[in-house]
Amino acid sequence: MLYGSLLAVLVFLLKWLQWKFLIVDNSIEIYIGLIAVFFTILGIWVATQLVKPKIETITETVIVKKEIYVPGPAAFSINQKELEKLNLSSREYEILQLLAKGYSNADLAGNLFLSLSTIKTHVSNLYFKMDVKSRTQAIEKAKRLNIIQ
Amino acid sequence: MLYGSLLAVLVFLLKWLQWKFLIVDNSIEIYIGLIAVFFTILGIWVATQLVKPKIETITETVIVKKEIYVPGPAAFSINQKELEKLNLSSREYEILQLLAKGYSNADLAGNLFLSLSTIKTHVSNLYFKMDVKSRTQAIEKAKRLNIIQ
DNA sequence: CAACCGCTCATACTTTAGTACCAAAATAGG
DNA sequence: CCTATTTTGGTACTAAAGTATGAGCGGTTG
Repeated sequence: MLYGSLLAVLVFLLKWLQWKFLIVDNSIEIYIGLIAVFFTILGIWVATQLVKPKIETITETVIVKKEIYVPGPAAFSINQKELEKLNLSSREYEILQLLAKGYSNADLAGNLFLSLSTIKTHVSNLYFKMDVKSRTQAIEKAKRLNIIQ
Repeated sequence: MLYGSLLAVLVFLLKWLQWKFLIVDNSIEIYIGLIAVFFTILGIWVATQLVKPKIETITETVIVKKEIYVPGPAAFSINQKELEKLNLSSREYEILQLLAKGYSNADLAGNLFLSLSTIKTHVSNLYFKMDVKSRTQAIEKAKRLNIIQ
């Protein structure tokens, strides 16, 4: 139970770190470095928690509980706000995500089982809502605002 | 000394993992997951190593100081090896970076004081070297291989 | 129910991107 | 100095992207 909830918190923390550092610099190395540091500390903490009972039985001393502050889920609501600002429809957002993967309009049409006309309409409306003039600008802005991965 | 050399090994392992997974599938989540698991285990190991002496001397001493060294977030830059593999000229690399910022060919021409023809030539050669067929693919691949920010 | 919105698709058009092939300076390296 | 590479630029073409406008369909909401 405890470890389960801990894991949930970690997932949130991971996500938060992800947003945070993508905004700043996209430097994946820093991100990975922090992950490494964090999980090392976590490992140490887990180990000490596991070892403690042993010491308890030997010395029968007092157990000290440590409180760790973890940021709540409010931390990664920033990108969501930006996303809501744009007021994209679900189809438009779906297409935006695929644009960032390098899909052409034809690719999108084939992948989503839509006509090229439909794709163009969606893409065009997407550009209007995002206030950009090309797919590369849309991708750049979307990544900068951190509304896509 | 021991921990120092261990860290060196870890750096190499990190690098190796990076190459390995970027080549295979680019799945950064798997990569991060492995990093997380590895460093958690490392942390546990470190902690157990540090705790051991405590149990030995527990009959005599009460307070034991633990010193833990954690690897700092090494801010190593872009994936130099992947970049060298592509064998891009400096102009091509320069243009690649600007492509990722959403520049059109005309923007590039104006910005670099070159003719549209020249830009097209560079861009086309860039695509050939990167084995892609469009600017969005080039951007996606460049970011995936971590050769641009 | 009527108005609205999102999704779909179409046609016609303009603009931009991308390819192919060529060639001449400029630059670096042996 | 000569050679290879890079950088620059051109023409001509095809392909793709993007714009504008209209329209039908289905669900939601006032």
